Amino acid sequence: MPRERREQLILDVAGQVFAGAGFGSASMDEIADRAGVSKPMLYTYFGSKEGLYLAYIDRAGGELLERLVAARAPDPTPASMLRARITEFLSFVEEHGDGWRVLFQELASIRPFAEQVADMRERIAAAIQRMVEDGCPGYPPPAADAIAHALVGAGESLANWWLDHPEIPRAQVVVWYYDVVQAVVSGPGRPTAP
Amino acid sequence: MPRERREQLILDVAGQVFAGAGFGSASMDEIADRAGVSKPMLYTYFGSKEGLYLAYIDRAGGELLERLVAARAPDPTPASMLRARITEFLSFVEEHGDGWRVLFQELASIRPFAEQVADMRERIAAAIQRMVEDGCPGYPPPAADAIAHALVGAGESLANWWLDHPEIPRAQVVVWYYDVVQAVVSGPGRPTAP
Amino acid sequence: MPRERREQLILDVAGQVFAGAGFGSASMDEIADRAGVSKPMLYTYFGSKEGLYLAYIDRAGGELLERLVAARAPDPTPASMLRARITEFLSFVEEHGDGWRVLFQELASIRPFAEQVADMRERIAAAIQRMVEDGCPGYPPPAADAIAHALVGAGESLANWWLDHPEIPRAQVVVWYYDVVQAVVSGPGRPTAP
Amino acid sequence: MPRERREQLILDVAGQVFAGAGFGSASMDEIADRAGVSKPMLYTYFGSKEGLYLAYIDRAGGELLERLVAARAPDPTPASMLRARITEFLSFVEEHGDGWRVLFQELASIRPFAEQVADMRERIAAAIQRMVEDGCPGYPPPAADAIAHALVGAGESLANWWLDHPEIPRAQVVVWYYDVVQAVVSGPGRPTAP
DNA sequence: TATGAATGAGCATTCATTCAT
DNA sequence: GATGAATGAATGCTCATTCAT
Repeated sequence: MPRERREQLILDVAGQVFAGAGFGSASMDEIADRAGVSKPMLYTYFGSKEGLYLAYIDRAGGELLERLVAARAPDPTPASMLRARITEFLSFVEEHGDGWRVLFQELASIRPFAEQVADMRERIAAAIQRMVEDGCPGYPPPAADAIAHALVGAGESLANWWLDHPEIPRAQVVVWYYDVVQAVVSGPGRPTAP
Repeated sequence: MPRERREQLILDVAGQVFAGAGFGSASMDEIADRAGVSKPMLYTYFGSKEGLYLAYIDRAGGELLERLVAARAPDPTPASMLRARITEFLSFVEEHGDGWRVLFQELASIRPFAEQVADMRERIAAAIQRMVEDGCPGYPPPAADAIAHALVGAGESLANWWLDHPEIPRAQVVVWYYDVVQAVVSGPGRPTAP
Repeated sequence: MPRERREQLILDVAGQVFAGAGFGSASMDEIADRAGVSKPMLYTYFGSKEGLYLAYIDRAGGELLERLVAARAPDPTPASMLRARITEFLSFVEEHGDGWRVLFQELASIRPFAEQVADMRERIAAAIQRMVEDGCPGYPPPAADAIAHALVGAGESLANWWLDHPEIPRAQVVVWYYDVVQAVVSGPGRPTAP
Repeated sequence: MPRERREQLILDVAGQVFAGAGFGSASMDEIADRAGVSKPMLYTYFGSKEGLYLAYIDRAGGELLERLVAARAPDPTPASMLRARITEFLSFVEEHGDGWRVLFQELASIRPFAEQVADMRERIAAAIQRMVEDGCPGYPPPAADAIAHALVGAGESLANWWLDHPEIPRAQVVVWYYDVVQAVVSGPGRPTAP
């Protein structure tokens, strides 16, 4: 099996384990076993437990980012784009529950990773921020940043809620989230600058 | 030192350590050292690492809930109440960053705690949901639930963002969050039933 | 409750625990709990875990010895005496299974107790030896000593077997043991001097 | 060093430690140190402290059984066979004092092992019982069982006594034990059925 | 006298990590 | 490149023991 494919396989398994147990409680032994590789191979490929974790963050976050950026809408109006991106975002959650969990339900503030994880979240937040600004530009910076984060959080939370209510179709969740974002961006109680 | 006070002291320290390292990576040794007590005492008081963690969740979550419920507004209009509760919520984040972090940035999905932590988050979400419905009742249930979670998430995320921007005064963050909630609850793009 | 009575109560409980778990695995906590006294009291009375163990050995062994010595037979023939003593011995096993177990099923050779436990067993063996010699004097010393130990061991083992077959009446076991001793002491294959 | 040899080495050391301190008081640290291996290796090989203990019981008991079964006599008379087996039995005690001690001086009744240790002792007793019945068949079952246990106990005890009197040559002890068994099996006071 | 409260020392166990092969 | 075998260091936890009250 070529190295690239094996790496991907290992990352898949690592995601499951990290999502299920948290970084600290996850064990390299379990990852190696479940991936069907030897432990030294984990180290050859990823250097350390942290390295493996970060590699996973990287892949999951990278894919999410890419999808957000690459989202294509039927027409180029901002509203349409927004809806397309939201759809993309929720598709990612649907397809990669583990990635989502590791990325947003865990170690965001844990010492050794704060930086890198925060960075990844920052970039995702920035992407959403841009997507908000595309919809309605002109916020003063700090408010825009704060509101963007709030909207990201709304998305995260909605996504987590959805993981517990899989019977709701994605389209419905997209609509809800879209409505929330629209309301915030264009609503009468338009956020105030500091 | 009376037992009660020592328990509180230990919980304070445990919060710092859990917030900083995550449950799995936190060590009872470190908690004991930092709290200036012996390890056996931790076990006499809390039974196990899990027991200590849950005791902390309980205290932090309990206090947050209490404050949300007890919030008093200058006048009894829903808008005023909403603002009062948001203020209370953000005060909690300000005063108990650790509690907030442990409660909302970590083990939400980690196996042994899923239930208890999720329960606590659920009750907090329900409290916020009620606070939203007070502001504008009449959503169809699933949408209301989903939107409430989205708003909780917006609040969480805004709170986390604020932890990284302490120079922003609380009042400002209250306004932003209030605006978001108002926009969603009363905005023109009012969420659609499924 | 007077000290003397409490000591006896503690020793009873200690016997149960030691018999059930072995010296090393027994816990002072459990003994204190089960006896309904505080742990410091155990230490006030017996000084240490070893002290408690030895006190128990002492009491159990002492009682067994006393009973062997004090056994009274209907008539003073050696055979009758032997039978009386065997009856006494098996009565002790019947009444004090724990004492028996601690005394003869456990720590005979464990470092810190070798001496004292061995001493107690030695004295019991000597008592049985005397009881054998009464029945048929004149063995040369080393053989007599060895044979006496063998007979003690036969008794121990028979007693242990009996603990697992409580449906057999004591009288029957007495007869068997008596027969064995008689056979050895007076049999044609009378033990040879070295 | 190949695994098999290291396992044997570890078992040797474990035997010394278990024999010297008892199961509960023995420490994995000490075993690892004395065997010159790391503690994790003990766990890789034997799984747990109990696993190590049982492995030792198995090896020691297995060897004793094998020797009893495989004993070869100069001529095939029962008496000769009996003597050969007794010699084998005492050779084992002489060569493997630790095994003997662990097998018969300790945890016979300790909760977690009762079963396995008792089973091993049972099989050894059965072997001796068979060896007795070969010498003189036809006992009624319960008496035969009881008497066989008594004879095993006599052997155990004699063996223990011998451990404390190493100046006595094995041949002499064989004779004594043989005489005892002979006397019991064929003596005039032949055991009575219940 | 009697104990609740406390702990130093040690336990069995597991982990991330590394080398010889 | 790949791994079986190995371990130093730490983990959660418990124990016999003591002291202030």
